[in-house]
Amino acid sequence: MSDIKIIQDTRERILDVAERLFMERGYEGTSMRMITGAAEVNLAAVNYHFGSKEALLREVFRRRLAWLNHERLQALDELEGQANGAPLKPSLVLEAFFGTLLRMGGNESLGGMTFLRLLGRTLTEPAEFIRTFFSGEYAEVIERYKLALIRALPDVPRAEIVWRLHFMLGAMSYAIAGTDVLQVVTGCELGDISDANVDDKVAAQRLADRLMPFLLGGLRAPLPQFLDLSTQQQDASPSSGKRKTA
Amino acid sequence: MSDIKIIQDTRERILDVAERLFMERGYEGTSMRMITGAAEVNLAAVNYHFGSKEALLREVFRRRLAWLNHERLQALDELEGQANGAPLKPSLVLEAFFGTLLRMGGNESLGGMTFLRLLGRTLTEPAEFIRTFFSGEYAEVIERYKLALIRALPDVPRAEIVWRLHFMLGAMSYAIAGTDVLQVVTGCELGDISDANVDDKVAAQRLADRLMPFLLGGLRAPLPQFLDLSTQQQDASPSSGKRKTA
DNA sequence: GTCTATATTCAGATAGAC
DNA sequence: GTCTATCTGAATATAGAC
Repeated sequence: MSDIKIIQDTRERILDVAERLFMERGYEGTSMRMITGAAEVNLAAVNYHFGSKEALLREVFRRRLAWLNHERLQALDELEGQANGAPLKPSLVLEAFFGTLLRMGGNESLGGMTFLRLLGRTLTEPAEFIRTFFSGEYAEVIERYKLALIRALPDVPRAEIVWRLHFMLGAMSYAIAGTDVLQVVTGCELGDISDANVDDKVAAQRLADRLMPFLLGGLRAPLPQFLDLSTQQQDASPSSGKRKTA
Repeated sequence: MSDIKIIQDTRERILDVAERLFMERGYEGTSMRMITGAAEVNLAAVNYHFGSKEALLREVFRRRLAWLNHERLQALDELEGQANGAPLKPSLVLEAFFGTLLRMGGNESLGGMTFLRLLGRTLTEPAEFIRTFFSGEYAEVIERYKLALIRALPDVPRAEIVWRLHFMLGAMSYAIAGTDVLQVVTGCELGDISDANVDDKVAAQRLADRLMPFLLGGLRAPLPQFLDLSTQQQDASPSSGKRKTA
């Protein structure tokens, strides 16, 4: 066993353990001692390999987001290539964006559900350096998908699409993070996804099957009638709602 | 000025400042010294008035959730009274549940947008005592609304309704908390709600106008076709989707 | 690369005077 | 009720031997 092997083992072991602990206890709630203890490495190893706890968190995400960003951009490239300049169907855009992420949840070597939960939860961490980091990591992909959605829904105002993109990100993040949070809060069992005996692949697929229709329904809902605050008309079939253009 | 007045001032000032700081920096990211410093009270005052930092957080929420829970139950009682035993329209159930919360955001004396953001953000805090606390505070209200939705959507399987309730809670929480988080992450401006010059009342109303149609669209989306994983059919009119009953 | 030992800072909490 | 002063523990980070 060469020295190189051992180095990588230590680095990887720290990243794997940190990923899990940050998911379970949050960034501030996880100490270096917990990480090095669980990873069975020396306390000083984190600072040697990563420089600081902040840098460790960034690296935990970087190794996963590199794949995710690339995959998401490639998926969109392929769709746009096939469409030959025509606007894409909203469902295909959502499938490329959210489906790609959810497939990570079914792949252990990409972090599985642990990483998905970590991602969903960390997006709400208030620490400044975390927001700055995500801002940089996400910018390009979000911009590309935002433009694709604007083209896909030409009769929906830009601002409304941006809002709904936020709503969708929220629903997804909670759906993922909430797998072991919201159940406690709401007292509602979700079955499958919370069952430790069901592997990540099945859980991720079930989540995708349930989440995608919800997101698409929300994205394509009739626009708000700002002058008529009664919401009763929205009980009519969604497809019967007229899209306002302003 | 009586002693009683001073006591209450101190207590209230601590609660107000803690509410804001927990919102801005999270529970673990806020120290007692930050709170007492900003509230201009002595460090020992928190432990004197509340007993511990954990108890302080619980009290910050209790004073707001007491009103919210009561209002939500009353709104549902009224709807069910008017309906005379008939199932409620989904839009009315959502309006009672989410509209009540969003109206808090427009009322400074109920915490305004600060409390709404705190609530949305705190639901994802991983600390055990926080989950336990919310579980107890939310149980009754969630159960009532869950049953109302199950009656309101008789052709949607129970499990699906529970999932979609989670999705809606997530979309709402992020929409609120994300007011100053997701904008940074996505780099997308949301206008109104992020403009410090727009008061809470306007921001809360605009958020409600945009969020409610999205939630209703998601709640009423066609059910997933578990045996057919192609999602393209979902571009068809939502009302044309068949509801599976199992 | 890994380890021990430690520097430094900061956290929550409390004792006891006023 | 409020204050000062302090206890106790834990946090991140690093210096320096191996």
